[in-house]
Amino acid sequence: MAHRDGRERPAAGAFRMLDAGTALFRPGDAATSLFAVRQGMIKTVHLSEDGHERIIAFHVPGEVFGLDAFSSDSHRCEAVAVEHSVCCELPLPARAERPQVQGLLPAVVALLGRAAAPSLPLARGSARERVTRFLRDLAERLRRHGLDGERLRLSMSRSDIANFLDTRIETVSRTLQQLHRMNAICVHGSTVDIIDLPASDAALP
Amino acid sequence: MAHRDGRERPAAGAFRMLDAGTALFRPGDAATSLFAVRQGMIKTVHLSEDGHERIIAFHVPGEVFGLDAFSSDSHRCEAVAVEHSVCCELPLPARAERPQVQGLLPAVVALLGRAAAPSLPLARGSARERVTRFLRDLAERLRRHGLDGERLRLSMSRSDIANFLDTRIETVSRTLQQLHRMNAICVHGSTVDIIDLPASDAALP
DNA sequence: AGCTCCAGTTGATCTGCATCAAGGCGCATC
DNA sequence: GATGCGCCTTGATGCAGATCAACTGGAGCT
Repeated sequence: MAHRDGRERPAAGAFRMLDAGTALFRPGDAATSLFAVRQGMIKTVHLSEDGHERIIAFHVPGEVFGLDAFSSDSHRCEAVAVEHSVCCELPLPARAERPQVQGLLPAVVALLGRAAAPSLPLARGSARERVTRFLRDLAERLRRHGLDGERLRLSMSRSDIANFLDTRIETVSRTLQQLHRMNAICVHGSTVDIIDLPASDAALP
Repeated sequence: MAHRDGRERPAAGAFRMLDAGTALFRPGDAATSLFAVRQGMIKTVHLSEDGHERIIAFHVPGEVFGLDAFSSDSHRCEAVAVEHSVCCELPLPARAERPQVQGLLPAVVALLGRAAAPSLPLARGSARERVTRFLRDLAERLRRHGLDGERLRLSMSRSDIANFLDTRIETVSRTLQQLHRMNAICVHGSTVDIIDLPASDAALP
């Protein structure tokens, strides 16, 4: 049941197939739906007035996103597939029928958990803390949705990770190698096996 | 109409007077209300598992907070008065009467705007960018609620600011002095006059 | 008045990360 | 195959900010 390109209201649960790099919505687009990731990975990106891009979140299968537009009716972020992905569209009632939204909202809020606000900013502390937190967070969210949290496929580019963590690609690369050398993880290309990632990044050489 | 200490449901709009340093709610407390700041300033603080505190936001008069508990029914953050403050309690219906919440929510969401998620993480970029953004953000929110955005009273400690911006008190202090010296602001103690704070912190010596 | 105590400022030094720069490797296209 | 182009890694250098430390000024105390 693929999504049709017309302007009519999409059927609830319609699928959207996205190649890597294609956008699901852009800033200013009317926010008529939420989306659930089924496969792949979606990043949401905030474009600041000065043209700079900041990655807000990477969404894994099972997570819902698109709520950035709740107060304004139009999106403020851009959602882009990091790799080939499949999303499920959850259409919202139009303004006129808004009362129905209210029935939906509690469920949505429950679903979201922390998806709406990446409530624990990952871009804090040292580079190693950031990378560690990033990996642990990703693993935890994968596990929460029944996926493997031991072997991660970092399908986003190093540059995306660096942007997300407010650091540089070189630093991301070096930090991953460093964690590899200390046997906390095992990096091969875009795959990372988590071996023994310290919970709190306190006592390490 | 002061708040009474009993366990009965508070009247809608009951006031809470808070001395500096006293908590309005703590992590784990049942979330029976939202709060609106009427006077003073409230900080919300997240306590991580390893005992470290991270300040999430400083709320100015007119802002609503306490939404951190929406999915869980109990607070995950702590709300503490930074100075002597007055809050207005907005009781939420109990679970059983939840349908009513749904009528409330759209209004709440509209009210909140960006209050729920400090959606633009301030702890990004260089120290001067952080401090500049912090001041501009505070000024804008004060203005939005009809208060003076030119003269700021930083009633929180330098240490709170540093925590919030993920840096050190010495750096906050130096950066404020630096901005003072370049005539962007005028610092006298806890009062800061905004003179000509650069919008984008690009071209500065 | 003395006194301590705490918040803030300022100075000196050290270090982690940004920056600049040079390969390495996979994957296209010719 | 050769060539070019991204993406990643690795090395060398410099600087912003963390850290350590000393000093100041105000509030509260006896």
